[in-house]
Amino acid sequence: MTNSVHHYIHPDRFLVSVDCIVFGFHDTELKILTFKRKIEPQIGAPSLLGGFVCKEESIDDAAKRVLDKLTGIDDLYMEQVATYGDLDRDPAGRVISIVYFALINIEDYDHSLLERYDSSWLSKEEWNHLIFDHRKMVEDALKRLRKKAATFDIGFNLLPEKFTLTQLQSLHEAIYSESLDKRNFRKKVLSLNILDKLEEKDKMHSRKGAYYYKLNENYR
Amino acid sequence: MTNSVHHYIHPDRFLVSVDCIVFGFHDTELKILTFKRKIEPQIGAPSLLGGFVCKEESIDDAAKRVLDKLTGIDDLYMEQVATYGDLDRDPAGRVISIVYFALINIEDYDHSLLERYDSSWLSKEEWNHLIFDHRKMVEDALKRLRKKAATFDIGFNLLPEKFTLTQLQSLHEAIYSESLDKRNFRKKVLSLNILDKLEEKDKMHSRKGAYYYKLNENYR
DNA sequence: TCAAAAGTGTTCATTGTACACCCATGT
DNA sequence: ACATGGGTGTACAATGAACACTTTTGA
Repeated sequence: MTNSVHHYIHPDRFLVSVDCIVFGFHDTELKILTFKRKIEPQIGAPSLLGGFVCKEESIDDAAKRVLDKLTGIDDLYMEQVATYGDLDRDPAGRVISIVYFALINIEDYDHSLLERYDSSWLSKEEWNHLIFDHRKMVEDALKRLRKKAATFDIGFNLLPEKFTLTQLQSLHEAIYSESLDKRNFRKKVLSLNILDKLEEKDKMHSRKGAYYYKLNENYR
Repeated sequence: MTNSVHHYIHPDRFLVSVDCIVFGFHDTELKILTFKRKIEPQIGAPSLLGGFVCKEESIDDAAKRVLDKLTGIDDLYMEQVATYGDLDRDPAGRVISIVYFALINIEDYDHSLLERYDSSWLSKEEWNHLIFDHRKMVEDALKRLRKKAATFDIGFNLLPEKFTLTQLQSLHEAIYSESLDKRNFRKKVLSLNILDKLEEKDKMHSRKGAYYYKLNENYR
């Protein structure tokens, strides 16, 4: 901001928050981490993880701080989505909110934190219970995730380091809410040459066992 | 922001600005509207149009206000790009800036405003003279414009209502900084069935004359 | 008559899509 | 032996990319 065009000589100051959408993948379902709202209105309804931005931190750092505190994970994948600044978006007062989404491997998540913060993993059908404009935020974030996952730019952060092609396909089916053809999916993802096939097999989910893959170093 | 996680009981407040990237297309070149900075440091260097957000307006409205004032156009195409909030992004002090880009038909622009606001249309080679993080903002906005123009989702706002296919192609060449095959381009755009061919011809740019097209009502 | 821009089709390569059966193994 | 999930290939359609000549007309 440099060549100011504003109504007042002394510009207004605002509360600025970050709201974070934490995506996780478990058991063929795409989920988001939410908190139970503690105050009226809509007490008890699920809301996103949020926190106010502080003077001495960048907004990216604020998002990292909130995410670290509430997930216990400090190296997660994080991306800014958009900023929401309508006058009445929060009934408690004017707050401008910058939304981030994060992808975590749900196995890395310490589930004891669920009680500590009174949080829970919401599956898609429940997302419409989110308060205020949080539903819209999640919609927008999901659109972004879908666009990027289509080209396999991101998404691997939702899986363990070693994963089977079945898991990867199942993740994509969860992201797009539609089922995909197994042969076409495998052909496509393998043709990208971004996966390394391991010797090791996953014997947990089938008798035959499925080969583990991991993302090639160059695409980490 | 609801379940606050912050360091202080009394959260900090911030100056929040909108910075606007106004794209225009003239004479086979993609340009942006910029202002000459009036204060040190970097006095005289080009900067984006900006303004502080006020209490009684949404951030979208703030962007509209700035754009209307500085272009004289009130129904332009506008889209939020991203928010920039590093501590030292503006040497004058901490300002969180939400960036928008707008597309205007440069013919609608009142060029007397150039003097009034000491502004100018910068072509691509000059974009790297922009102050601070404004160069990065423009890069990010251009990426978005390119993605959307590829599918002809937007871009027509940069042209007059009636335009020739040559103009449209030349616009795309300017957006992507590369030349395109005439036959393939026309085949593709016409196959989308979003254009109506008019009777009228543009006789300004060739002896033979090129048919005008306009965007079909349904895709306005 | 000629210079300058408008307009037009075909071939080939690549990519996406539909579709069904055998394999390995633990119980 | 059988149930369960793992793994594989082919044919066709759609899309994208390369490529050159004729048309119109004002000067």
